[in-house]
This record gives sequence, C-alpha cells and structure tokens, in this order.
Amino acid sequence: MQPDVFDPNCGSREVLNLIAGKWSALILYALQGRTLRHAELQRTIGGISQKMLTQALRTLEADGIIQRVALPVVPPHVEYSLTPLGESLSPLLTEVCRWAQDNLTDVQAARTVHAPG
Amino acid sequence: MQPDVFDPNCGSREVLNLIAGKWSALILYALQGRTLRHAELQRTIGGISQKMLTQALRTLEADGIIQRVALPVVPPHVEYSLTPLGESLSPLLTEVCRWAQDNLTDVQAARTVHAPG
DNA sequence: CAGAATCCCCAAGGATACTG
DNA sequence: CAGTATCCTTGGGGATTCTG
Repeated sequence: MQPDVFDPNCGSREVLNLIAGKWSALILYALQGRTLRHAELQRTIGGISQKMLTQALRTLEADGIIQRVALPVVPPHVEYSLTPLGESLSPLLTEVCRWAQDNLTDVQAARTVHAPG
Repeated sequence: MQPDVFDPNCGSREVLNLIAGKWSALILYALQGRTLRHAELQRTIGGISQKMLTQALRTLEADGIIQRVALPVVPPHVEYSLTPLGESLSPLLTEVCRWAQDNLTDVQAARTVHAPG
C-alpha cells in the first residue's frame, strides 16, 4: 500500500501539512544552499516572529528537514542548515516561492476582474 | 523592484500563503489534468469538509487558479478545472504532494530518532 | 544571541441544519 | 447536488517579558 496524501489517515498528509505551514516554505527557501543563524533567518524572512521561527525550526528539525548546530560559546551561536532530506525538498518549495513572485501580477489581475467594484 | 516573498508587505507573500493553505495543494493535485464536480472533489480529498472545500474553491477561483462552470440544470451541475495559470502552478504542488508520499518513511524515521521515549 | 514562557486574540476549520 | 448560514472549538500566531 502506497502512501496517499488523499487519505486523511495516511502519515503523508501530516508531512504535507508540515510543508503547508505559513513559514516552512520561506525557511527552506532562505536556507537554500547556505547556513544561517537564528537572527539572520529572522532578518531574512520579513514578518516572522521569534516564537514562530523557533517553533517552525524545531518541527523541521524533528522531521529531519533541517540540522541545528549549537556551538558551546558565550553568547550562544546556533547555525541552521538543510539536511540531505531537506535538500531534496527545498528546490520544490523554492519553485513555489518563485512562482508566487513571478505570477503575482496575473493573480492580482484575476482578483480585479473577479471582484469588480 | 522585483516581487519578494521575503518582504511581508509584498503581494507575493499573500500568494504564497494562498498556496500554503491546508487544502490548496490537494485540490490542485486532484484537479491535475481533469475536471471534477464538487462532490467528486470532496470524495477524492479525504477529510475535507464541504465548507472548507467551497471556501478554498472560491479563493482559488478569485485568484484565477481554477475555473468554475455551473450548468443551468436541475439538480445543479458544477464543474471545476484548472485555468492556464493554475496549470502552471499545479505541477509544482503535485511535486510537493509526491515528495510527501515518497519521503514519508524518512520523515517518520527522523521523528523516531529525534523523540526517543 | 538564542529561546523559553506567558498572555491573549482572532481566524481556521469542523459539525450541523437549511435552501434552490 | 451544490451550496449558504450558524454555532462552536481549537490552535496558529503576535507581543511581551525573562533567562543562560
């Protein structure tokens, strides 16, 4: 039996929801091919709160998507990067982010047509 | 100035959030290359409520992603399909759904390692 | 700097009932 | 069949404060 995202009881549905989170795609996009620290991530991703960033990072780490490395120094120095599993997912979400940017105009035009007045 | 999903004030962020909705990816996945009626969509996507399906369809329609065709018959017959814009987005989300299915095992393994006991 | 903890609010979303 | 309307609950998520 293959995993099936159309099946609400299949684990792949959770995985999909993890990805569908408001911030996951942006975090993966930001970590594409580079390592960033907590503060750098927050600065890169405009509008994300510290709480949500931490929470998303924890979840993504638990799911094996990103790797967290804490250097034992004072003040703390924590680096986040993609795992191989994350590297395989990142390009897909990057594509989606790019699509959002590239097709913004078309979407806005559709909205105008659809909601006249 | 290019659209930038990292900018919280850029419209592309909304577009991304539209995609990031809990059901959008599944709906686009389900409509990949075919036309489905309301009830068929609900049957295909396990676990979605009628309310959420209708709501998501309305939003996707307003954003020019899907097309709604209501045949003037009794009882009502309404068909949903992708617009050209939707056709350009669908493959990307389909990839993400497939990734969720294909990498379910790895994610579950990572969770087990990460949360021992 | 990284993040844990707390408070609080609103929107997502489910369940149910009703309509053309 | 394809919705709309209503009620209600959950938790997503922001703001703020505190700590090693």
